[in-house]
Amino acid sequence: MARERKFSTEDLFLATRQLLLIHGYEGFTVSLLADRLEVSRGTIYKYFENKEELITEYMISEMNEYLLKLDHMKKYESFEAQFDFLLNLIFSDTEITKLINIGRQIPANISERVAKNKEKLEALHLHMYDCLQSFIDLGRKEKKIKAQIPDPLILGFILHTITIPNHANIPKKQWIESIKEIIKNGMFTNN
Amino acid sequence: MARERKFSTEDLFLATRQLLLIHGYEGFTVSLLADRLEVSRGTIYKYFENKEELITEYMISEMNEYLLKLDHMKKYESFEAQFDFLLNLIFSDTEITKLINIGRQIPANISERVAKNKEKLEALHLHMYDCLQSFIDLGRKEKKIKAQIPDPLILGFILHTITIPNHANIPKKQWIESIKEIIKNGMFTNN
DNA sequence: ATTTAAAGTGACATTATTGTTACTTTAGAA
DNA sequence: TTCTAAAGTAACAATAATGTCACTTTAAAT
Repeated sequence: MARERKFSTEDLFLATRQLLLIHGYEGFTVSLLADRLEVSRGTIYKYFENKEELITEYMISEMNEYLLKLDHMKKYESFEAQFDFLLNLIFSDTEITKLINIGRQIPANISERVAKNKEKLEALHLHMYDCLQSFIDLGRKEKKIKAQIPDPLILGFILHTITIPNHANIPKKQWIESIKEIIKNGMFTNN
Repeated sequence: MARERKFSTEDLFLATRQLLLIHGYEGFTVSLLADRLEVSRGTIYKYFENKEELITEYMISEMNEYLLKLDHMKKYESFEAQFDFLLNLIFSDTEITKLINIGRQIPANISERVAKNKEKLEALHLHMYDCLQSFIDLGRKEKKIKAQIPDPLILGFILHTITIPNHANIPKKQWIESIKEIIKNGMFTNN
């Protein structure tokens, strides 16, 4: 007994993602979104009271999807295998870090629903760090990681390699291999 | 024969910087700026026709100041000395990269003056890369940098270490020393 | 003291964004 | 076929940001 929707949740979330990457959180407007989906603004407001609800809900879906992939890491037994898996995962979606940061900018005091969504996001974020902490713990146990380097830097360093812009368009494979090499053994020669 | 100004250019640029870091380019408004400087919006418009002119002019001043410091790098003769200098410079102002990226987002088609400012910024940016390229060339000449790692990655890697968030508040000295160690020799042990 | 001109203000018109609502459309159930 | 309810629209009021301008303030020069 219902009319057919003009866009799927997938369409909605894809458009949201694209606009967030182009304009950031503060530049994101419901008009831009409605235009992109070729519906009226009113339609968007049927589903979300404000853009913050939409964005946080989109972010939760994005994080869930990402964590599902990240969870596969524990299937690898050695630290080196997990390291390879992690870097390949990171480079399979280079925009996710930017999106996660945008998600964290959203103020919680907009509405009940936004506050709840932000809590959920925080929990997912913690879960992500749990996964990554086990990875580091394994590296420490196998004595593969230099003892003097603090945990947060290990993680931050690895995760932030995706934000290095490849303006010169170095082929992806060479780019990733070089990054792995630097993380593992540095960029200096050994003499 | 003139009335005293309520704010100096320094005040203006500092407020601009702070607001850009908090709200980003799209979230920056003339009202916010006027409030922070405790003047009316009209006053700001006496000096700049729009926020883009202000932001680009602020960015030019910021870049000039930064390049002045960067130019001291060439006084150091060895690659390793230049490397140390560069990392200390980078970590003396961790927000500059974020600001430079914000500056690059501003559309040039707002007005003549904005377009000209953006050109100037582009030139300054190129000059920065020239300085950094000489640094890399020296490293290659001294055979200190692994041959297989492409130039843009060397630069990107070093510059992006400042964006790694130090949430755990590791003491600055230890943080920087660890970063230098990873860049030079990696985070893996040598066995 | 008067004049001058830069500095600053506050009010106005304009435009953009938000959020709401009465109304229309449409696919399927009765 | 007609009724229903979800889906969508378009118009409205409210708020916020923009850019302009006639006017006021003020410090220094005459």
